[in-house]
Amino acid sequence: MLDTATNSSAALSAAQMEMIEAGGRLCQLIGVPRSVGQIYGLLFMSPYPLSLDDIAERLGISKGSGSTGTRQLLTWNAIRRVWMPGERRDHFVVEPDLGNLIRSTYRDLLKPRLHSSSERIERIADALRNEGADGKLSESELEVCAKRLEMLQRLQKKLQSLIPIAERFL
Amino acid sequence: MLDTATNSSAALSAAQMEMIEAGGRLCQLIGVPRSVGQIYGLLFMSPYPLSLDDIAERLGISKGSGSTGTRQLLTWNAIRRVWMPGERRDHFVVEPDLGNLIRSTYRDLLKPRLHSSSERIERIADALRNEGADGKLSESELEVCAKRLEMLQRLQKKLQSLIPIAERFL
DNA sequence: AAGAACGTTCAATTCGAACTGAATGAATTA
DNA sequence: TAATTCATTCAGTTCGAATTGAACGTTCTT
Repeated sequence: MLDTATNSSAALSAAQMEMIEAGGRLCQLIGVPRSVGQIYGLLFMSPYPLSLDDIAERLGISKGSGSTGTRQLLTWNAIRRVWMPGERRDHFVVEPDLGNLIRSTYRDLLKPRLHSSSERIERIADALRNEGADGKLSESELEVCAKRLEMLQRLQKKLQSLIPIAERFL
Repeated sequence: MLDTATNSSAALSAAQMEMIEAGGRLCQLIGVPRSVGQIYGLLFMSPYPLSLDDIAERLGISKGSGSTGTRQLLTWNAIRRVWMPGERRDHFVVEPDLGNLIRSTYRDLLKPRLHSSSERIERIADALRNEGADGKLSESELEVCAKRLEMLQRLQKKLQSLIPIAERFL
């Protein structure tokens, strides 16, 4: 293929472009680099595996970005490396089951966070009681804050009991 | 109170500082300005309403930031304006029931997004079929992408059915 | 072993969101 | 009505995250 020598076969399909857009926007929304979502979107709509160079070229990003982004996605098990016969470079395919992705996200990010937030609430409650004992706050002032903390604690517990249910459901 | 003339009664309690920290971190995590979470945290641990000046002073942020942040929180019903007798400036208190906050967040942000994402998936599926009809993709290539889109659609529907349940539960 | 082909790293740069603060506008008081 | 007290807006700035691209190390080819 001589005609692909210079910068070649970009040519994204409409479906790919939409998916790249969607992935980018979603990631952007939740505070993940846009390029990460774009890579996922591109691979999601690619019937065959793509190399790092393919990705960088078609998205118009640097190889560095592509490398970082794919690594991120790999750690989340959102994509997989595949070896292609007769090819030296690694290729990537999506793990299209987003349910798994969500479940592992919960396990790795949400769950530990929920736990440490529970500890934090305890710490704040302690601090509050101390200020009360030191007379820095009147009885009624302390009461107000204590009530609020209890609400927070209730919500926290509900979340902790809800999320495992959701996890199984998805 | 003459001694508060210059820049005065900052003096945050330990409980307040922890809560400010927690709110700031949480917001930062989900892509909301840190200052917004800090304002919420401060008010959460304040037994009495605070004015915009109080907030700016105690958090060490500008009045502009405070104004923007409180407005944001007001639109989410996370805080309320209260009028205090003999005071000209508005004061703010938290709406400590975070359950409500979550519910309205779902209604105002998640729900419309889920809907438009559903439309988007349809659009992509259409685009894909068109590329198929134009012969730009082989039958089997098209198949792969179509399968993935179906998975996405299934997940999307599950989410749509799950979230209302969670909404009532919290 | 030399050279080429890849992937990764990291210092420098770019880019955009958040913040500031002066200016503006609205409301209140004298 | 003029002066004062607040809240809001917005143009400019700051700051941090994301991206770049050159340099490096590794693995394959000849």
